[in-house]
Amino acid sequence: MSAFKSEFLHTLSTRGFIHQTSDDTGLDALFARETVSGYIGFDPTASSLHAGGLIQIMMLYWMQQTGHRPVALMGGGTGMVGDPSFKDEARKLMTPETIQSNIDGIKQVFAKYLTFGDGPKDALMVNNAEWLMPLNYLEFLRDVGQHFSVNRMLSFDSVKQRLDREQSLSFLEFNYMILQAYDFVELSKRYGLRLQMGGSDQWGNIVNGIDLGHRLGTPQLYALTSPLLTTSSGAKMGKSMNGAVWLNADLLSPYDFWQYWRNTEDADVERFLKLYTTLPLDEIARLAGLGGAEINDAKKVLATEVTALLHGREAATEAAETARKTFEEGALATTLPTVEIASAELGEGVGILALMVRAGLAGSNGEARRHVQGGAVRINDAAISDEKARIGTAEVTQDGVIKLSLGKKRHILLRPV
RNA sequence: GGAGGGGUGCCCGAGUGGUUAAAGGGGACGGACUGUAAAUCCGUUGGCUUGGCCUACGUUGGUUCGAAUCCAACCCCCUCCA
Repeated sequence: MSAFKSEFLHTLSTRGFIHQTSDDTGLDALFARETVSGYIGFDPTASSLHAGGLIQIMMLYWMQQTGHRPVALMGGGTGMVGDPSFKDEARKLMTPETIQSNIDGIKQVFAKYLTFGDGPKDALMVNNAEWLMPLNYLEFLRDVGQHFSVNRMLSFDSVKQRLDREQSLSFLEFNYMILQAYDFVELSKRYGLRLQMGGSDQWGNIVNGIDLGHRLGTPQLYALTSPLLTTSSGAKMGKSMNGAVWLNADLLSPYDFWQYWRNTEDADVERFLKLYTTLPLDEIARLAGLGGAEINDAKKVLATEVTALLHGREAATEAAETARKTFEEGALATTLPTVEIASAELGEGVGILALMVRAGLAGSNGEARRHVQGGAVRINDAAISDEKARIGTAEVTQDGVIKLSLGKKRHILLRPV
């Protein structure tokens, strides 16, 4: 592998980030020669990015670490349209308010990985709403639209399945790739960007930007895509017990985030260490070499390192310690995710079903009931079999909390206030 | 504009008058086994004051003792023709 001479591409390549590039040699030469600015676009489809987006952030991270300038593009403009690439059907249109609040939610996470500023190697955050919103339709059609062949656009894999499945692709969505192409050119003009990165599903969109650049006279632009992430058993990355693996701490606690990585499949450990941590490769090789049950140590390192990057070293070690107490000692870790409950309410006793729902361990009383019937629910490690059980102050332990568990892995502390 | 096909639960997909809260599969969750893994096996998978109601098969009405299933109108999608 890695015939790359530039540090950036060499690093990405050896760590498994590269699915394909538009021109290995040209891009390598560019990175070896000068400080390169490259970007990745993030559409504000939710108020937080999730684990699937982490790989993109890591690419920006390595860009900065190897002496180049990463740019995070917020899709405030493209979010108005919605990317149809590899989607079965159109998403609901988001209101400008939603888009803005999603951007506000997403933004914060980048500062954990990148150093922003005005220097030549400082990261930059820009919003394509800046140039997309003021566009004049007719001017845009004449300046940009004339360079796009519908025949060619229809031939991209990203929309093919949609067409093959006989699902409608609206004109609105069809314009997404044109806007993204235009972004690339605009960023090239404004900030001298030469490279756009993204998941492999973005290939078609990126290449369109390169082509548009040719026609509009930008310097040669490049594409670099990362592999689409699935676990070894084929599941999509970023989904787990509690739903999506959000990066924002208010949506997923550092402890739960840590747990997600701790439960990585054996076969994914090495790949994930390379992609999601910054540990040196020889150290990763050592960890990946651990056999049998020892691979659990590698998973702990993985979890702690990934969590440390996102939530800070302190939160990561605390999560690791919480897990150690809970799983290895079987002790009560008072640092487990906590839900507060009014003392007065607890005094009267609260039904176990309602409690499950309150703690977020069940979506409805019915679901909670099934869990109780299935023997999955425990209070302070004692199984609850009566769905009518009432939990009150008697259950509060010496630590001043009640430990509510669903299954072996999901624990919530109820803290009277 | 014309002709035909189609819209089912988180997803795919069966069902063409009652025994259908709706087969089957996937996913998800729980249990067993393990190593907080995978694979495998078992169970669960609309809501509620849980055994009786409520809400559900694009929308709204209608026929019927009874409709996802029949009828009408409307909305949306697909294909071919113009």
